[in-house]
Amino acid sequence: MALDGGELGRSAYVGARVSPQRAAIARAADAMTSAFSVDDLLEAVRRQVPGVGAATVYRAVSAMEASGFVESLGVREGSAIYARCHSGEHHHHLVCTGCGAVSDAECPVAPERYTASDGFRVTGHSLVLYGQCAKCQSAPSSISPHGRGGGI
Amino acid sequence: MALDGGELGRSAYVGARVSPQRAAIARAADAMTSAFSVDDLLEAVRRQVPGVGAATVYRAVSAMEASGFVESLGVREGSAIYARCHSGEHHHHLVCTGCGAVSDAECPVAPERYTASDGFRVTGHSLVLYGQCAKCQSAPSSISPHGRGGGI
DNA sequence: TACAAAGTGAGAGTGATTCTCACTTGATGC
DNA sequence: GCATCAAGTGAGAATCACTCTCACTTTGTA
Ligand SMILES: [Mn+2]
Ligand SMILES: [Mn+2]
Ligand SMILES: [Zn+2]
Ligand SMILES: [Zn+2]
Repeated sequence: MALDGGELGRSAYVGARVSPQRAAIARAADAMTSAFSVDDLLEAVRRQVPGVGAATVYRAVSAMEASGFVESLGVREGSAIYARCHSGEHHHHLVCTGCGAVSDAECPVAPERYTASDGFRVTGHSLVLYGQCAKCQSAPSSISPHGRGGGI
Repeated sequence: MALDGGELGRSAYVGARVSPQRAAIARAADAMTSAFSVDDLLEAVRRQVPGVGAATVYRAVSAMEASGFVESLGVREGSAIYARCHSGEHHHHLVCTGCGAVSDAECPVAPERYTASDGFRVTGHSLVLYGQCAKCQSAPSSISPHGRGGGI
């Protein structure tokens, strides 16, 4: 929320062109408060700019991922899911299994800790933390009442 | 390698029936030294028991995953990949990006470390470590010479 | 303003995974 | 051993997320 329309597009698609469609897609991704699939994003974008093609959103998501604007969180029910990533620093994500809410988390991985084991050299890793957000903990029922309700 | 044929099948399919096909599939999975796709496994199984159906292997892999006999490591080139998991304790995996070799790794995640942040309660997590195994580090070329060569 | 590279959208294509269905078979109790 | 039946099997169809192709637009730059 520190970036206006132009800046946002620029940071979402580093080194690539920013069409009106891509700008809208970046805005929609930026507005997502929880984990989303490409289809979720397509739906949100079309609410603002009808007629945007699905392929365009797939391509834009790849570009945004390459720019670090969004990050892949793996697969949920057959579809890849993503989260808008606000920090440039290396970090990970907490994902609420109730409502899909995402928040940042520090990285607990010390690569050098593993190097010893059997000569393996760790160069990267993938970590996602799952649990319940504050709201979903206080909601007693199985279906979370807040947000759009899309669990993980 | 501490289990004979029968024991192996039993531990691979806890609470489910063990057909000859499933036994062969568990043996093939047990023989995998690196990360494998369902198709890799199907190919290996058919070398021992021709005629095994693809659906059967998909079903067996799901059952083995439910029993903790194999673990999903995510997706590589559009296919889910798995590793045979020998330890019953909670742990993670080091995967060689050169040859696919997998080894066990301690868990560095302390859930309580995150609980504070914003009321989020961490109940689970998914971590995979990537890097180069000792053999692949010493191999200068881009194509690793050892193993079946299937990188990640 | 002119241009070349990059992006767009529709629709076809791909391929991993799942489903269906008629059979077969494993585990259990008698 | 034998009946029983839920569970597993295999072939093929179906699904469906994602990618590709292609004929246009457009963007960013000189
Ligand atoms: Mn983030
Ligand atoms: Mn393991
Ligand atoms: Zn929640
Ligand atoms: Zn290796």
